[in-house]
Formats: sequence, C-alpha cells, structure tokens
Amino acid sequence: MPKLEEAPQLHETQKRLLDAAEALIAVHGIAGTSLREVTELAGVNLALVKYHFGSKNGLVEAMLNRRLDPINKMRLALLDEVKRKHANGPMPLEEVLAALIRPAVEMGLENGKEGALFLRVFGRLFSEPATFMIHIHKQMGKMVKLFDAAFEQALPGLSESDMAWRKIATLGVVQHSLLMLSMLDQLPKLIQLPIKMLKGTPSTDEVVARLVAFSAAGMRAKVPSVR
Amino acid sequence: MPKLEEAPQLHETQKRLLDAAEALIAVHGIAGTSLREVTELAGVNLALVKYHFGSKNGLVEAMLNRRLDPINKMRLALLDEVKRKHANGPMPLEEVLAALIRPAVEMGLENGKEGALFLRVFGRLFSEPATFMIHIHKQMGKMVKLFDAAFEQALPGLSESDMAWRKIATLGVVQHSLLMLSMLDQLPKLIQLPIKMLKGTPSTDEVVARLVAFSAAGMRAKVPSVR
DNA sequence: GCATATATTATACGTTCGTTTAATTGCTTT
DNA sequence: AAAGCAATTAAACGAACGTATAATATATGC
Repeated sequence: MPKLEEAPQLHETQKRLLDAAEALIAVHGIAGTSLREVTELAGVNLALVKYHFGSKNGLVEAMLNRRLDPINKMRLALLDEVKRKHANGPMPLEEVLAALIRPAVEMGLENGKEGALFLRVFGRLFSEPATFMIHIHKQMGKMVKLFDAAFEQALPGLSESDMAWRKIATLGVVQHSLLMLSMLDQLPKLIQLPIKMLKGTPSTDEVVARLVAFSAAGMRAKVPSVR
Repeated sequence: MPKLEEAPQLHETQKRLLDAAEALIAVHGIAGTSLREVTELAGVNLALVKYHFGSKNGLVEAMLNRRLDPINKMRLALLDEVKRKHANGPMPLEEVLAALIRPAVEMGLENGKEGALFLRVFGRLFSEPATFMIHIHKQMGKMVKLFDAAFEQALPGLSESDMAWRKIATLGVVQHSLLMLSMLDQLPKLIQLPIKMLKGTPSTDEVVARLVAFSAAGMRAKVPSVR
C-alpha cells in the first residue's frame, strides 16, 4: 500500500516556523494568529518570516502545502490501486471512499502531535478567507477531477445535483469527524458532549472503516421525491 | 407544524449592529471582523457597541443567540410533536433527524439574505475560539440532551462510542451542507467544483429530505469490525 | 584566508485594533 | 420650562498588527 511521502528537506528555521504556524492556526485560525506569536513559539526572529516565506500568506500556504501535497499524492496512488484491481469491472464505492479518506486519517493519527494539529487546520479550512480556498482548490484540482470520475463510475445513474449533494455531505462527514477527533484532548473538558468515542486513540483502520461505512450508506440512500 | 418565532423587539441600533456583525463574521470570521467595519456597515457610532453590548464578545454572543434561540425552540417543539405522534411505539429515526435539521434549514432558506448569512456563521462555529463553543454549548445544552435520548430510542442497541461517531458524522453532514448551500452565490465563480446542485434555490423540503436521507442511512450503516 | 552569498538580528514605520472617557443630544416625566 | 434618563457622539488611549530596512553574523567557495 502506498505510504505518505516524507517531507522534502528544508531549513531548520523554516520547519520551526511551519510547525509553530500550524500549531497556532489549528487553535486560533489564520486571522487569529499573529506572526509575533508564531516566531516566538518557533524561537526565531520575526523578520525571518519575510525572508523565508515573503509574507504571512506565504507562510500559511507553505504550511498547507507541506501536508496537503503528500495527502493528495497518496490519494491518487490509492485510487490507482483500486482502478488496477478492478480493471475489468466497476470500482466498489467503499474502496473509492477509502482511497479518499485514508490518507487524511493516517496523516492525523500516525504523525504524533503534528498530525493531530494539521487535522484541526484541515477542519477549519472552509472557514478561512476565500484566498486560501482558492489556493487549496488549485492544490487539489487534479485529484478532485479524478475522484469525480471514480464516483461517477462507482455510483452510476445519478443526476449532477444528486451526486453533488452526496459528495458535499461526504466531505462534511470526513471534515467534521476528523476535526472532532483532533480536539478530543480538550473537548471533553469544555463540553460534556459524550465524546467517549474512544478509549485511548482509535486506530487508523477503525476510523477509516467508520467514516467509509457512514459515507457509503449515505451516498447510496434514496431520497424521497418531495421536490 | 411549529414555526420559527419572531425575534423580540430591540432597538433599531441594536438590530443594525447585529445584522452588520452577522454579515461580516459570515465572510471573515470573528477574529477577522473589526468593530470599526461593523459599525461602519451599520451606519452607527463605534462606541455604541460598548453601550449596547458591553464588548465585542457581547455583540457576537447576542448575534448568535438571536438565531440559535428560535432554532432550538423549534427543534424542541418538533421533537415533542414526534414524541406525541409515536407515543405508543418507537420514534422513526427519520422523524427525529428531521426535527433536528429542519429548523436550521428553514432559518437559512426562508429568511432571505439574513438567513443565508447566518448559515455561514453557523458553518464556521466550530472553527471559532473555544469561548464561543462554550457559549453555544450552554445555549444548546438542554436541546442536545433531549435529542440524545431520542436517538437512543430511535436507534437502540448501539454502544456509546458507536452512537457518538454517528452523531458527529451527522452533525458534519448538516453543518457542511448548509455552509456550502449558503455559499452558492460566490462559490462557483471561485471554484469550478460542479456545485450545480440547484437550479435556483432548492426548497426547504428538498434540502431537509436530502440531509435526512443521507444521515439516516449513515447512522444505520453497520461498520465492519476491523477494530 | 579572504571574498561572497546566505542567514539572522535589532529596530522602526505606519495602521489598525478593542476599549474608554467625557461631552452632548433627544425624549419623557413632572 | 425644568429635570432626569437614555442614547449618541467625537476623540483619544495604549497595545498589537504586518511589513520593511539596514546592520550584523554565519557559512560557503575559491
């Protein structure tokens, strides 16, 4: 099975800045995180943000790319595997969904504290300024197109809008579940919401299985025609 | 069927401030919205925020309460109806879900531009500082408890963690779908993601039916035991 | 070992932020 | 008409923001 690639080597200073930005943005969002907080946490001079990344936006985009690049590459590799495996027939919906979902879960659960932090960043992405949504979309454009085609094959016969609603709901399942998963440490104290969904941390396989099962059933559901 | 209650009367100035805060926070988030932008859009003096709401936090919480109060009251009223209707037997999962989902959809689709704006605020809630999550949770505490019991009855026999995962996924479906729905105006231009999920605006009934169908199927799905 | 990039530092600029004060307006009650 | 309360105003506070610059330190190539 394809694995998440190692990050390309970069300066110690750059890595420290990306780590610090990731940790703070995970909690306070982009607008709520100042470069002074980032550089202090990184133990690095303020001006080095401009030197290495040009601007705050540059830092944020580099932070996003560092995680999204390997996730998307692994997604495409997994989808390729599924395609090869079912070259003579239709791809099972569950396997397409797993190819989409597993890399993000793996990034979140198998990279220690850094991974969990990125899950929170990922969970916030849709709430950040449009600038970054555009950036992320360019980042993911090719991947999205290939998965669109895969869904079309795994779940044939749906109208465009039927398919769009289902993909949006699925993205919601994944995004929100991973956000909650990444907040498990702090959440139960703030909120008594019974998030006893784990004793210890659940395994990657368990999380993927749960999200895939829920999403696949949701995507296959018939909608009573009240339109 | 219970309806969303009318907002209690408040000063013109207060309403203008709440409207402006809602519109700006919907787009830029709490941290990304300044009181000067809010008061300018409202056509009101800066100091009136302190006078009427005490602080920026006070303004934000009032803005949230104005929408969440009627939504939650309608949820409880709808749930009561479902309970009465099925006093002699178990409540159907779909009807419990509809009681949870319909009020938010109705607020978003049947209150003009203001409703759509609040949907975007609602979609961002989990990405805002913990302060507000705590506030919202207090707001929703009673409603959440009653729906927890209803889900337990409509979907019996699940372990605590099995139920928790399903509720989280369902919340993700609703939150993300409504966020995308509220962004339909702007999104297609920024992103070619085929959000042709509608010609014109879909009806409340259609949206509720889609979200309920997806969530109910997801909640009923068996998870292969790979744990 | 000296010149040349590369990396880091301290410091500052001009803005904008949330908050606060004190003076003033408008309206109601007597 | 006067008094009293509610609402609004203009102005300012110190703090924090992203960005920029020039001087300095560190590493690299010859």
